[in-house]
Amino acid sequence: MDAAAKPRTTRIQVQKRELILDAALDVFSTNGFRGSTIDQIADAAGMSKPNLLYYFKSKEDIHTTLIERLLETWLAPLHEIDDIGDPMTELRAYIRRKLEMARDYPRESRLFANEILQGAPRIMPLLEDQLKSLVDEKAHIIKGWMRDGKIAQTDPRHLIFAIWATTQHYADFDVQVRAVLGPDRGGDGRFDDAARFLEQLFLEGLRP
Amino acid sequence: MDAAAKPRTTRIQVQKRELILDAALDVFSTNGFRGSTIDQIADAAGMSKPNLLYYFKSKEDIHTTLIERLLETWLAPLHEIDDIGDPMTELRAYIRRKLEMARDYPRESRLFANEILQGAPRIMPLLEDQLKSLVDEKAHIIKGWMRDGKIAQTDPRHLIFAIWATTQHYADFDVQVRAVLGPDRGGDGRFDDAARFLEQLFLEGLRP
DNA sequence: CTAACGTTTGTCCAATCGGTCAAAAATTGC
DNA sequence: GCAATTTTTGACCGATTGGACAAACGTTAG
Repeated sequence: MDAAAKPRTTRIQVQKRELILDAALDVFSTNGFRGSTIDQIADAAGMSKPNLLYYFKSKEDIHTTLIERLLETWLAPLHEIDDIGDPMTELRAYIRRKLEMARDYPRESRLFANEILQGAPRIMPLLEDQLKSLVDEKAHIIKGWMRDGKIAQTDPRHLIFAIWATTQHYADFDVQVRAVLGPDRGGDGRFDDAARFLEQLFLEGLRP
Repeated sequence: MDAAAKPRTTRIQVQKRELILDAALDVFSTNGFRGSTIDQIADAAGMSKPNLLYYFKSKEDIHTTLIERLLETWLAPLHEIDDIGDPMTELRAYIRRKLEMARDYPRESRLFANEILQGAPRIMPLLEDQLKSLVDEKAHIIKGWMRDGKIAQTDPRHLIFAIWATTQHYADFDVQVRAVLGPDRGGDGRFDDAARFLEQLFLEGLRP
């Protein structure tokens, strides 16, 4: 009577899939897609390769799942921007949230960077639809702030790019940042220094 | 009498090596090191794989040569900063030069980004010695400007990071930038818009 | 012409890759 | 307990990879 396949989902299946995705995030974010092997991921997840392929049908399947899940949380801070609050406060909060994400989820940032760097072969449609319309919407809000004289007149889209670039830099180029700062300021304090600097740069730079 | 191997360098050797390096820059910058194959590079250079290996002894040899050569030209704009000119003019010129490099040498930028993203396994020593001391030197100059009240007081190293991040973003994340801007402003004009925005952001943001 | 040298390629190899398969082991429902 | 089902793995396969090698080709100097 039920022609459709039953949606079997054991508790153990959910756990193992989660375990694999976490291991894969480690491997993919440091080696890129083509630079990563199923064996590496299986090793990191503490299981054999055929066992891993029992939960995901291919290497690309893991990667796709990871990227799709990532995009939601990655754009959450941008979603939170709205035009009811004070513009400067909103922008400061956005910059802070983005920097916190670079600090707390560097693997996700690098996975995303790897994908974009190589021409976004697997998420190009998402960028053109989902991301573009989201940026369009928020750019419209920011443009409104500029018209009201709340912040300086500039290109809102390039402002968003600049916030992305400066915050994600601390995740994607982490080794370079630490190498340049040296052992003294390359420790845990670098994110506090970055937060202070970025707030000053953007808030002073956007003062109407 | 001459115990050392003779420094054979035919004119054709120089040409072919240059041809290979250019092809390799194409391939490496879009696929990363592990994602690129010698066959791809040989194809792009219009020769057979054994022929390519006659000029470079391994895949890593090509990559190393490319990276070392890149680092010189890549840091040239930073080298040019000195403390004899007007601080604001110097900074504006530096930002403009870096943005021009992102526009004219996106392959080099992506090659560098790929290397750093994956933990800089092949150039870590260069970052800790060459790059660090260069940044230290320029940070000292900038600090001097701040003490003289020529520009606002901030962390000079994070200022340099911000300039790197925002300018290189237009090379490394090019597909995302174009996807978000759409066909209208995603064309050739995007670098002019970026230049206008970045000048305003940094110059206003750093006004003493 | 020919010997010497630089250049090019077809062929081959061992290692690694993504993925399959059948059979063993563990778990679950009764 | 036992049978059905889910989970795990060793062994294997074809394709691709980086690289070696010797033979062929081209060029030049005498």
